[in-house]
Amino acid sequence: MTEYTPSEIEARWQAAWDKEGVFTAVRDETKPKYYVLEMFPYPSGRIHMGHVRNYTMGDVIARYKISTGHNVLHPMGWDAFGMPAENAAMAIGGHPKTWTYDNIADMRGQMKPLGLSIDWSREFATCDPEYYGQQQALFLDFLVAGLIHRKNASVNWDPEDMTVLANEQVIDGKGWRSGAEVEKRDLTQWFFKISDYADELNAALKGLDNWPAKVRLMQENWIGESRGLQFAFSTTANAPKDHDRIEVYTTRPDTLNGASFVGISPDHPLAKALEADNADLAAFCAECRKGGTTAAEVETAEKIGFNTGITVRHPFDTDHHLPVYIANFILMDYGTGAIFGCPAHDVRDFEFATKYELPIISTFLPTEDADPKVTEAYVPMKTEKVFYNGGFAGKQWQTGEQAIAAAIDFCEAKGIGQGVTKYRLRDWGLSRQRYWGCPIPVVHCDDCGVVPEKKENLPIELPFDVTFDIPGNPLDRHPTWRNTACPSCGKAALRETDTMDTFVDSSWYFARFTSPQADTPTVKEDAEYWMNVDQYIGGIEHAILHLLYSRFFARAMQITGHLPEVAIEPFKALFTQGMVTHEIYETKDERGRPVYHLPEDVTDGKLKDGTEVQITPSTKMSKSKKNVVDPLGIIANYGADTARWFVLSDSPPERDIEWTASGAEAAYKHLNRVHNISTRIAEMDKDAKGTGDDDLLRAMHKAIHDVTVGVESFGFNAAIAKLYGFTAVMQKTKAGYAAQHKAIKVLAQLMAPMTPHLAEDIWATQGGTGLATTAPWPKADEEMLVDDSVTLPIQINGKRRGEITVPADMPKDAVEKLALATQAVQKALVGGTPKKVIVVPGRIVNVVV
RNA sequence: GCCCAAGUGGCGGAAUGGUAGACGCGGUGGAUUCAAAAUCCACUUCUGUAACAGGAGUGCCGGUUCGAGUCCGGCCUUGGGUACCA
Repeated sequence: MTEYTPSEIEARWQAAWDKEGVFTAVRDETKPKYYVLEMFPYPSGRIHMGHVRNYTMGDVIARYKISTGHNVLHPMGWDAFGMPAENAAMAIGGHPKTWTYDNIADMRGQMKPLGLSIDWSREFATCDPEYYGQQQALFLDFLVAGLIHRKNASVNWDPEDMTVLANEQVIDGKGWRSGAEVEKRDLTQWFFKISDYADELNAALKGLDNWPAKVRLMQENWIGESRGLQFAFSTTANAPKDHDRIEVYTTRPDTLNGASFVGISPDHPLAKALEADNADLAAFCAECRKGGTTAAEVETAEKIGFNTGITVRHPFDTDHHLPVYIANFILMDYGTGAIFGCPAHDVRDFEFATKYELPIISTFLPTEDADPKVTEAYVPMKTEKVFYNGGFAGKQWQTGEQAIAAAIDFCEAKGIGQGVTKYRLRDWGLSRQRYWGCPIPVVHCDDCGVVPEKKENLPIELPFDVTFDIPGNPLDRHPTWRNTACPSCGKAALRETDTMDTFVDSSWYFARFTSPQADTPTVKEDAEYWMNVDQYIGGIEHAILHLLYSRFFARAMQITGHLPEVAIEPFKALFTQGMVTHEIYETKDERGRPVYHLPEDVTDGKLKDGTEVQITPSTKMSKSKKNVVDPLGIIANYGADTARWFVLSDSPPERDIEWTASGAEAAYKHLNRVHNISTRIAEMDKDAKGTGDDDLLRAMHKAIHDVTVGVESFGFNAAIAKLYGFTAVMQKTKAGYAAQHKAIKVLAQLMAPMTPHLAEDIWATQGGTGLATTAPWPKADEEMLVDDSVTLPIQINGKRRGEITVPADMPKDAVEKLALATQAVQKALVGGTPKKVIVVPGRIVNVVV
């Protein structure tokens, strides 16, 4: 009996696939194409279990599609720009470029042994000038098409290091290196006009039938379409010049009678105008600018306000004046940056009104006789009918939705305001004040202003001679790189030193894979043939930003002629896998800042030198937290097939898994078992007859059916459970050679997407034609799937009390008769008659007594 | 804070509204062996029983249904996202 030696088998078959070029994708109009893509990795340096899980899933799909006759495109690349490379340069010296390309080489070396069906000839990294140069070309085309503009936006500013910080670099409101209190600061930045497409991006979600409903819902909420009223309060005499009106937007115009104050953002033009000659007010605005820019930070900060002393007239009653407050919870970039507060029906306004002793006026009540004095904000669902006591529009009893519509109609008729649809989605700021990214291809000229670079000058390459010893963007302090000639007038000018958000890089790489070496961003024929991505697979953490940005980019690329109309929604089907999580091990350095440790350096909660680590419960594996596990050990010890089988078998793909080391051994044992069965069959007498051929073949057809369903529905763990079952049948069977030989070949094929090397080995041992990889997928015989008889449970009042075995095609009334005659039912009936009998054919019998 | 998920044996998990716990891990017992490893077989939710029988049970509280892990309402806990982590 030959032994199962994965290292030998795997190397041999990988060489065979390479030699045949089975994974090299070539356009072939005679075959249906299938584009399967896993979200490409950030080259952190080592692959981790999350990668193995992600790529193995994609590989199962890709290999299954190859065997069902598709022309498969399955590429791989590197999301190679980003902060960790700069952080590494700062922490350990070296250059981001060397660090990144070394990491890519390491990770490619770690991925190749997995035997993935990847077309490596299409590989690229986003930090290749050949890639980001094309991205700069896209930028210029988008600029011409009016898809990009410049405006102010606030960033996290570290006043000690004099640098912009990423949200991740702000810890408890302080800069991660300096420890200084972070503040918000306005910068002029480049933006993609994604908000112009809010309506369309929202509407098109409905067509994404093969996306998870939760992702569509998250995107819908993120885009945040709302219908409301926009109108202006007129200010009374004491307002500064040019501020005789304050525009507000409200989604609850039905509560206008409950307005007790007007709130404006600290960044509102009126607030800025007042700051000039009111020191207290300016101090308050400065206070509001403390802290970071994240929504979570802004929303959870204590709600504070400042009475400007200005008042406005209520639109319905101009003698009724409302105070104007500056409030820290009002965002300038949503709506108009100003609101009216209705404390009776908004939790936040209630809190604010209580704090500043403002009136709380109910406009609707749960019942007609309810006390209008409220002790907490009354916020029923908009679909709930309530009693409007101070109603000015619509019926007294109506739902919030009806009242809002009536209020808008009323205000429009009176000329007070207009009903408008607004979106929460903001424009996408793409400027980053960092080195390791795609340079924004524009030039600042004293005479011509901001001038786009000429396309023939692309790529604008990053200079290599930079240092990271001082915080901030090295491009800013580079002695020569900035100096250039104005593309318009030719005079000396300065390059833009901001680089692009790395989300830009990942917003079109899927399109680039269709013609990765082209000297234009895409090539028409290739894009038309390969787009869209038929199956996209990646982490749920990308549900909103990456996927929304990519949807926007596909539209922008279509407008600028880089993608066909059909690619407007680039991902036909999406599967979001769960994350691989792990505990975090943390110690503190001498300044009290956190230092993270790899799991391999921690034993029993201690470092090698005996220092105790603080353990934080499992979260997403991340390079910065160092809670990553190395799959290479498993591959080295048991082979790639074991690693692949194991990551697929243990958990449903969409769920997070906490990595534990046990279980890999079991996977290995199982593959050994299958190998041994194959060897045993190969050594059988070819004319051997046996018993139970039909049972074996029925089990085989069931396995074909179940595994096919499992693979097509991402039920990989369920498919593997069925394969365990079928293997157990094969282990015990006494069937003849012909049936067993047929069954083992089918087993090899069914396992091939998951354990391709072992499958090829068995296929060859059993004398299969060609490669198992390209052999046509087996088909289940429908007739072999139906059993002659079924066992039905009998319930009495919903509780299982017995069972009967009946022919599968027995009519309902006959089944009922048999069920009623059983001892269990007779005992429960005690001579009486049942109230009701439910017979679900093939399923269950329930007797109600 | 807000948006989206998840919660089932000792553990990972299975279950088109229809027998809760498939399959795997771990555990217990057995076969094989001089012995062990490996392999194979059986049992393994809790409670209860000599064995049956019976009872309880899918985070918590309530509801819909002949029937709920699954659907609805309200909570709790954990995870993801929250626009400069990728």
